[in-house]
Amino acid sequence: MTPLIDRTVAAVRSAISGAISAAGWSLDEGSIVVETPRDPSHGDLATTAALVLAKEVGKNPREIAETLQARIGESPPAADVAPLSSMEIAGPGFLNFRFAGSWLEGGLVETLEQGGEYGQNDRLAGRSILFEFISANPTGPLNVVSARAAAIGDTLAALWQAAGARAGREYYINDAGRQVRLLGESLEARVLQLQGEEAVVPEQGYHGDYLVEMAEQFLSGEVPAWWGGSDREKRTEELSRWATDQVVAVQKEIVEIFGLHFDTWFRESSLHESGAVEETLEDLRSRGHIYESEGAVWFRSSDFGDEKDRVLVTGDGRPTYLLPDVAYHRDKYARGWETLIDLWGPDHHGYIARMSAALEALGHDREAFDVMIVQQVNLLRGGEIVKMSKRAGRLIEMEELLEEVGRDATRFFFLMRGTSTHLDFDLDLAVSANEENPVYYVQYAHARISSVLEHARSEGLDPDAELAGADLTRLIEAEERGLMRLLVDYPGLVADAAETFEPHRIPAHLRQLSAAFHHFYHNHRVVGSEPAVQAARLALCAGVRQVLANGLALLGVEAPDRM
RNA sequence: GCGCCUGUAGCUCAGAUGGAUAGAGCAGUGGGUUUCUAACCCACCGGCCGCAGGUUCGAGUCCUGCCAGGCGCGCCA
Repeated sequence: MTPLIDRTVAAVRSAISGAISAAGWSLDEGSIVVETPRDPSHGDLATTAALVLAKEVGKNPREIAETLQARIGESPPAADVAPLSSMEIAGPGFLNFRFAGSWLEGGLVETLEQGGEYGQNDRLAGRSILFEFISANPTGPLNVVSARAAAIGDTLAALWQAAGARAGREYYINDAGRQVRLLGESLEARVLQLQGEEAVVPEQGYHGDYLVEMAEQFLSGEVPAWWGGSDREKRTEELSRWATDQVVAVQKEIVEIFGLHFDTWFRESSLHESGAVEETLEDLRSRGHIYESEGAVWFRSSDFGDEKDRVLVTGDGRPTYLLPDVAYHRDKYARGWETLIDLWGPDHHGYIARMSAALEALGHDREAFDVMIVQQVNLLRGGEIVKMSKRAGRLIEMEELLEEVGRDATRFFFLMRGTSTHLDFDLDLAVSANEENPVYYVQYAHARISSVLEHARSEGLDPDAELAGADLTRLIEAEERGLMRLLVDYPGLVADAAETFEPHRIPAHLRQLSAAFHHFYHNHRVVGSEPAVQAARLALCAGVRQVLANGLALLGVEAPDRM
């Protein structure tokens, strides 16, 4: 469904467009800005059209605004979606629009009617988009950057779904590279050590304690026959596979604890087994983007904007990381996804150009693939940065973070910030000071409203019946109109957040809505006010509660009735 | 050297396709509801939007250069 705010803006824009033509001027509809003024006293919507037209027309913007105002007055926007009550010219030449009360009230009615679906919209209907995120190497526990990516990827997918798109969540398991072998060798050393033999973890291997635990686990179960066999090579290979499966299983567990569900866990090894890697190479070759030099197979990525060409198959015949990764993305398209979005860590940004190049070389639009870099996270404890290093074995894991901070606060905290900002996560603050964390502020507003509705019930009122018969024109206070406006804006905001890949707009809006509610609550009684007003206010409360719940659901955060 | 990200209040960050007096939380100071949850509300304090140019009627936002911090630049993954 098209959100009320979108329908309203469209109607106003088209009225402005008509007025411009009627006046004998021209401005393409796309550059007619219709926006919500920051200051509510400037009206419900405003346009800068007169300011933009000033130069071309060669007149004072205020004069132009006057003409537009007159023309719009002659043929106003559709009254059902934009019931204009007044227009005024302000400042250097803004034209401000004000709507009749029925407009805001309509928004509240939509909220209550649509309930849990309010916010869903059709802005991105027909699009199909696959989000791939976390995709950590299956060699160790998930770290905090993974947690950040998890929160962002999950919510982005939810936002796109809410905006009408088909959106998927996918996790890529790099279970075929050299790092898997190293993991096996590292674990092998740990197991041997436990058995009292001399063994060293390879220098390039994984030194974390988790492998000691895994070694204990390996020995505590039924030890497979291949472990005692004479085939050393087989032993390492089997153990590598066993270890990878273990790590992936643990990663799956953590992700589930985080409340995140992937549609697909995709194994790199499946690409090698199915021949997709070879096929991809042949595909590129047949398109003329491959050459051989110094014994290696190269991809002419510099033809597609990369700074230099890249090796796909090394001199000794092994594919580099790039080739299976290209095969993987090729496979995503083959499975019917139109747009691919990857969330990568900051250390991979140098890799973007070659991947885009490869996908373009395979005939896909440049716009059909994009990478969001999820910037690093500094964990602070006692004001000091806690270092994370997979290799060194001292690491802050996603699991630890969830235990310490909790799922709701972790998700909210990560989603509050822009994705591309480096961020400091103060553990002491997040853990100790409840009131410091804005997630409680929003949850508290939700709980408070629940409590109000509960109180109404205890007073013998039936909120549902009250809502149905409520006369919303009784909502006349500034706080009430402000809340209603935030409800009206919500669906458009969901669409914007999806379209711009900026999930942090949702928490920002929820905080604003919560603040507006707390303010309202402080100044006005709900239960116990004049019956007609009481009914209307109960409806408003229910609407605000609904939007808070819907917004928190997009973030994967609980909306408690009691705190 | 090249590339990416960041630079806004003491701290952590918003600032919506460039718009009207640059916002919030925390910290600090001082207040508030005998009534539906004080995890709340209100006021005050606090700004050369890193620096310098440019585009524009208008720039925190766009362009150029510089400064500072972070990260990345393998026939590694």
